[in-house]
Amino acid sequence: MTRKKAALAYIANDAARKATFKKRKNGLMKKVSELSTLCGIEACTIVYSPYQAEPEVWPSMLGARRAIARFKNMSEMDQSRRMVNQQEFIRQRIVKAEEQLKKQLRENREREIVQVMYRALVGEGLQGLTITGEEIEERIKKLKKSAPSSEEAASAELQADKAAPENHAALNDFVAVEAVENQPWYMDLLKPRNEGDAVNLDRIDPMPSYPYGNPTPSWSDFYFP
Amino acid sequence: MTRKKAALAYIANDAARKATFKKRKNGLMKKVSELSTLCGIEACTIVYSPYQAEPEVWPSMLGARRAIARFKNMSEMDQSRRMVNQQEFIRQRIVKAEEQLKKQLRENREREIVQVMYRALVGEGLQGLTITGEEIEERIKKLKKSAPSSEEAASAELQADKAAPENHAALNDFVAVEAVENQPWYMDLLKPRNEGDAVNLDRIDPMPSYPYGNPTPSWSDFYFP
DNA sequence: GACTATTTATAAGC
DNA sequence: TGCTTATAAATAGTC
Repeated sequence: MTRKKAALAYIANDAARKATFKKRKNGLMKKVSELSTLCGIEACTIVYSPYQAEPEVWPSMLGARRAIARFKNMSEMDQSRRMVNQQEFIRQRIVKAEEQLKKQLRENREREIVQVMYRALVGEGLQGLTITGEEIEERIKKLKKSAPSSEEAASAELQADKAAPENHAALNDFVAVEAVENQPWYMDLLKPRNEGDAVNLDRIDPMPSYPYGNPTPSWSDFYFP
Repeated sequence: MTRKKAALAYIANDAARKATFKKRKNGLMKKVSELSTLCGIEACTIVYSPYQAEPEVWPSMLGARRAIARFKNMSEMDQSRRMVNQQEFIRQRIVKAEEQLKKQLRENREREIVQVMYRALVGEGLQGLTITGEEIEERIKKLKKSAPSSEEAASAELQADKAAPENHAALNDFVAVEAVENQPWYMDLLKPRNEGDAVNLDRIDPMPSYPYGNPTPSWSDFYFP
């Protein structure tokens, strides 16, 4: 997850998969031991690697053993209750993701409005856009309410993607405005609107079916004879 | 690890510890399932939480069970060989960290040189500094070799902390230089030299005693009867 | 539980 | 295989 976004799916390329495995296994083990240290708990991770005969077990087998023993001793009822909890957890996750989606759509709408207004300012046509006059009016009202001058506020908002809100004040400084304009910050706005928005939307799991990632385990996995 | 650096040690404050536990457990579980998905392997994490009666086991018990069974079946010899590997691994880690330290010290020296030269340029005194004339000469030689003009190159180098090497070319552009100068990039140089360097040095583990974090497990932990 | 400022983890590239 | 670097993710401190 860095030079590119990297989908959360099985890596087909053998070399790449192996490289990722090594990196991530190390990262994972580090995380386990950190959790263990920070919170004074027993935890362990077991990785059944195809690259090594023995499974990787970290940081301690003792914790794992105790935990497993404990799980084994749970009554059938407790175990099934646990499964129910799992389902509920997943439902919560879906709800949360949906809320996030809504929020995102709202934000995108905001950006579209700003974009339309910008296009109007620079004299471009407004074909193919679906923003209503009403929405523009609303935006203008907001600008009037909060801005030192309309223009500066608009600049500040157009910058919102990159600059933290705290930086808006700096735009009153001529020097800062200069710097901003020297980097064509409006480039994004002149593009059809994609990348930035798309990236943000990608972050929303369209159908989050599993709380901790992709591989949906069958419920039977939680049964431990 | 974010608003502050946060030491890797048991969190005394109960509330803070619990909060961290929740966050990190979730993060950990996510990592496990990602590793599992990306590399098509079986893995599992077991967290023996004081906040919940049942241990948290993710994503699947089956993988854990298989891995543990396998480990149990290893011969005594295999198990002890594994322990030896662990020790070797740790040694490697120490070597690596020491190399990193050396590199860091070298880089700091470079910065000091640049700093001295800058002070000379702005007419400040050179008291209390330990850079030799020889080092300065060396630096000037480098500048002459690679720079379009000494001044620009010096600026570029002073910026090195923040800007990627690829950006140096941009400094030939008047506009870019303007922007840089408008943000007082030399502020750091006017400070006694601490923060930046200190932060970098902090990253080096003075005595990395354990490959994946702090809690050094006793070797007996790797024995699983 | 949500929100940022930062620190970490890492995918690509060499 | 390992190191470097640009980015994505995780998360400590706060409210």
